Amino acid sequence: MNRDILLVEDEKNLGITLKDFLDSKGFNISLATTAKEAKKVFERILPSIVILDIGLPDGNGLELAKSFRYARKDFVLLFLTALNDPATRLEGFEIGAEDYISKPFELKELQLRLSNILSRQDETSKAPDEIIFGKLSYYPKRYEVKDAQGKVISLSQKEVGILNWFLKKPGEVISRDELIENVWGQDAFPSNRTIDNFIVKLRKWCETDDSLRITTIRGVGYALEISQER
Amino acid sequence: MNRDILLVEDEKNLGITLKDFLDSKGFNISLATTAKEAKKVFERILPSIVILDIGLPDGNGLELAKSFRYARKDFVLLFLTALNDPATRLEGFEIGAEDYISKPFELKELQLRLSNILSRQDETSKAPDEIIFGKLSYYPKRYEVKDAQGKVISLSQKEVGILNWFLKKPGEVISRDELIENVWGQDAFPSNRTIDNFIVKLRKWCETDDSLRITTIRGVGYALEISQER
DNA sequence: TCAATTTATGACAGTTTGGTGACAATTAAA
DNA sequence: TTTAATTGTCACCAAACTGTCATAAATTGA
Repeated sequence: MNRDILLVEDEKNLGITLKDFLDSKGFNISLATTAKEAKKVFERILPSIVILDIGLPDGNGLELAKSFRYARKDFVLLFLTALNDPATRLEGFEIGAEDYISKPFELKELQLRLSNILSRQDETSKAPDEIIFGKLSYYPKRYEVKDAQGKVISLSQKEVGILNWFLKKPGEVISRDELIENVWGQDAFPSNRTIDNFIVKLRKWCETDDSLRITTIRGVGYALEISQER
Repeated sequence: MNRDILLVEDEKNLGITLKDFLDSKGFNISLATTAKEAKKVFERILPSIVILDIGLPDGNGLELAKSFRYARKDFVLLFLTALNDPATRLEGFEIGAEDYISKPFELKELQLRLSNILSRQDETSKAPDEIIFGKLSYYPKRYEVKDAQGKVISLSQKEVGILNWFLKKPGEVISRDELIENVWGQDAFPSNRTIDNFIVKLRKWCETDDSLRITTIRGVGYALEISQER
């Protein structure tokens, strides 16, 4: 995860002031003054944080936020607004706004929030490099598994998500719904067949090691069993 | 805390569709089609969740919600609405609406949200990892029992349900009807033979340990006896 | 842009659970 | 002891669930 920040602020003076200040505090800020520009920059730098002024001239800030959110989930959205209108705030939260900052605000306050967010993200990215289960090694950060024969298999996003969830609760039965909620998120509803297919894939390389097994509990879910035998 | 849900929806078709679907997913749904009816049902079943269509014909949905909330605080309110009007939503949040679902919505989405809410309220999700009775170990989250010889036996859905119920009241006599109600739910009517069969299965591995016994009380039910002898 | 990969879904076949009736065994009551 | 009711056992079945596959759609990368 990078530490780049996208600042979208149409009022040039304020924008530049903010950028200068935050630059001086060691943040990597890119400034955009229009929605159009913002989109371009967003795609280029893939920021970890987007600070967005709601009252943009060309196109509503909320719309812009939605389009960002549609494109990616893994950034923090921070609204900068003079409005204290609760309804707007509400909409913002639905898109997944982390927080609001109402103008006028202290520069110091903004600085603190930003470094807070970044440190939290660092925290979460402190996943271990290697997880060993059975004879397999799993490298979450590299999206790879080394199977019992030492063959390296690269995993897709969903595969990693599912494997993570199984390893969080080894042995426990996990329902399809639980996977849907935690791997897909709340706005995707894959069919049972979809889940099954991923289970098939997991099984394929899990079961190169016979101390590992993914059991099916009919009508309930699946469990990753790690037996202790030698 | 019970797991009953009150659904208030004036559009009969939609109401029945929803009820049927959620019934089939194992929720206990009561459907009311008018505000008046809803109030009655509310008082009778004391639901844990109320799903409320805002656009009711007789009396505003929000008013109804307020009266519910006035009567009790310990239920989750879920608004079902075509309106995307932030102001209404806001009012809803003030009354303590947990969430909104905007029509049109996915049935699956509703299902997931409900099970989420219930599991948050539910103490049983804090089930222990291991329950020891006699020489046996029971792992509820794994759907497994280790018998007196140390052999691991995996259990089916119903087997787990029944075992849970027996362990909740060790030594007490449990009637077939009690099992049916609590393991099968209110709209399943298995025959006596069905229950017998499950008792047979329980006995099969319970009685690998002779301090455990499932006694039959003719005309009444069964009891799981755990004697303290060595 | 096109190709490759990943994700999603429907059809269909294979399995299992849970359910049932027949009949034997057991218990309680008369 | 006889009888009636209840329970145990068994064989078997159907519905429900899962596995597999072919294929489509979406996303990503070149």
